[in-house]
Amino acid sequence: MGSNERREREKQQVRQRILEAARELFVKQGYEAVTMRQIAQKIEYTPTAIYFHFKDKEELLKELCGQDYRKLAGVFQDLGSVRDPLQRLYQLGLAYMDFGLQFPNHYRLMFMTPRPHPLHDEELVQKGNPVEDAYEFLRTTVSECLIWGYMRPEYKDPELISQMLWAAIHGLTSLHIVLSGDKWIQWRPVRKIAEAMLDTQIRGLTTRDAGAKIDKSGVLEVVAKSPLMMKAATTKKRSGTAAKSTGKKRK
Amino acid sequence: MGSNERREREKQQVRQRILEAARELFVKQGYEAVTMRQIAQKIEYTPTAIYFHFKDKEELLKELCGQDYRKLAGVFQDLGSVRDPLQRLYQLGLAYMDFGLQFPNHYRLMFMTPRPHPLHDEELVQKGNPVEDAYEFLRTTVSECLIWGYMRPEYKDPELISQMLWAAIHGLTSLHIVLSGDKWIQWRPVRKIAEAMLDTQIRGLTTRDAGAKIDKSGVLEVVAKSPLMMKAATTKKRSGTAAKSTGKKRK
DNA sequence: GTGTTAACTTAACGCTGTTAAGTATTTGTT
DNA sequence: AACAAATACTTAACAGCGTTAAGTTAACAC
Repeated sequence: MGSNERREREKQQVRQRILEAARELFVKQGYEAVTMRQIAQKIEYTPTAIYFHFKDKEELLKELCGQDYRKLAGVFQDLGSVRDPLQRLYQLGLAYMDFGLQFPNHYRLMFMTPRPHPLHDEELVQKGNPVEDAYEFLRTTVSECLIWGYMRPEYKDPELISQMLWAAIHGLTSLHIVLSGDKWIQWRPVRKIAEAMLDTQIRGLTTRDAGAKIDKSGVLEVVAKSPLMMKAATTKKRSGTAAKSTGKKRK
Repeated sequence: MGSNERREREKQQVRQRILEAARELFVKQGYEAVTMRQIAQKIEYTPTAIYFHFKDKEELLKELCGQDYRKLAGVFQDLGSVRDPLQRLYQLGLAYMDFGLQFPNHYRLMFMTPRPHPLHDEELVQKGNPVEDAYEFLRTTVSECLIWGYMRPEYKDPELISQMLWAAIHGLTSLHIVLSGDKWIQWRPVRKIAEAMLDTQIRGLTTRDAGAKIDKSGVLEVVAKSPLMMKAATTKKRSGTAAKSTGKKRK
């Protein structure tokens, strides 16, 4: 009776080996190109053995996606420690793109595949959907930027700003997943494009007093000049010049 | 001997019927889900008959994409009449998105379907590729913006700027094609997001002297303040102040 | 009329995801 | 210890896929 545990343990071990093999192959060749027989061969089992652990090929991908969803949520969670919302916004964009390029197949399934069956079936709906969580994290950050007074007065709707920023970085990510091999376009380093994009968007969004610039180490340095910005600027570099502000107000 | 023409004509007719059937099915079910046997059945031929007209399944997709690329290039061509490059850039973005949202399935085939093998092999290389054409139109416009002195000095690479702008508007377009029905996100009107995005990007890209703003009628109004901007501002509104330009040169 | 070519069809190959049925091995019950 | 049941697989096979080799039929050239 007692060795049920060992049986279960061994089963989970095989299950894990299947997932690892599948992940490695999916990442290398893409979901469609990978065959069940390939996966089976890699773990030295028969193809049918996989079906004892997973319903079908798609469930393999779903399980792996679930892992990555949680991973993305984790990455976002870590960015919670970045105090300054504008800096956080920037890091958020880079982290999102990194995630997409690291797991292009999972990213494809998440955001590039028109779903016949809506994005969330039933189970995932209830217990805090990760996609929604990630979006909410973005929206919260944008809202904070508004509260901190970073944004130009014509930008008021955090939802619209969030969607705009998400769309932009998603575009770069997805375009590179699909067309990065296209030799007709002399692609610039995707990281450079992302940095330019975030830089441009943030400059376009923020007031002139709160210009944002990236220094060489890749850290966003928020240059705050208006009185409202004072506490904002003192997150990382506690600069002595902060108190010197003239307190000028626009309009 | 004379009826060779008719033979050729009939062949092209069948070829066209294959393409139409393939397009309809690709659009409805997506490239991977469509089988050669389905296409054949639709035109009441044997699956093998298709292979007399096309090398393989992928060539079907390539041909259809080519058609759409040319269509997009046509839309872009019409924008050649807009003199001011900054204004043209803005209109370009909106036209691109409109095209994508009007023909979402075509757009999917063009920019959202991961290609098994790189986009263009050899034949399409020679006769001015349409994707390249559309992209080149964008790049040319960006280059003109640089020449006209619109851009901030830190932006110098038209390739990078073009890729950034393309990615951003593509992201909005593709995200809406895939997720506009998602109830988890309270989508703002996509046109509003596009306008905000272009507005933001252009403001972030340009010098303070050449701020760009959109008036209520949706027409981009270039606000030129620096001497260099004088002629730029006179595209639609022929203002009498144009001749006053001092003709100062930058750098 | 004969031979050639064009435009197909029939049949088949090797591959795919998946399943039904069989086989040991381990487990729980008597 | 004996026996049934469940577990964790394997073997064999199915239907369907993209694609090809070989055969067929009709239209053409001479």
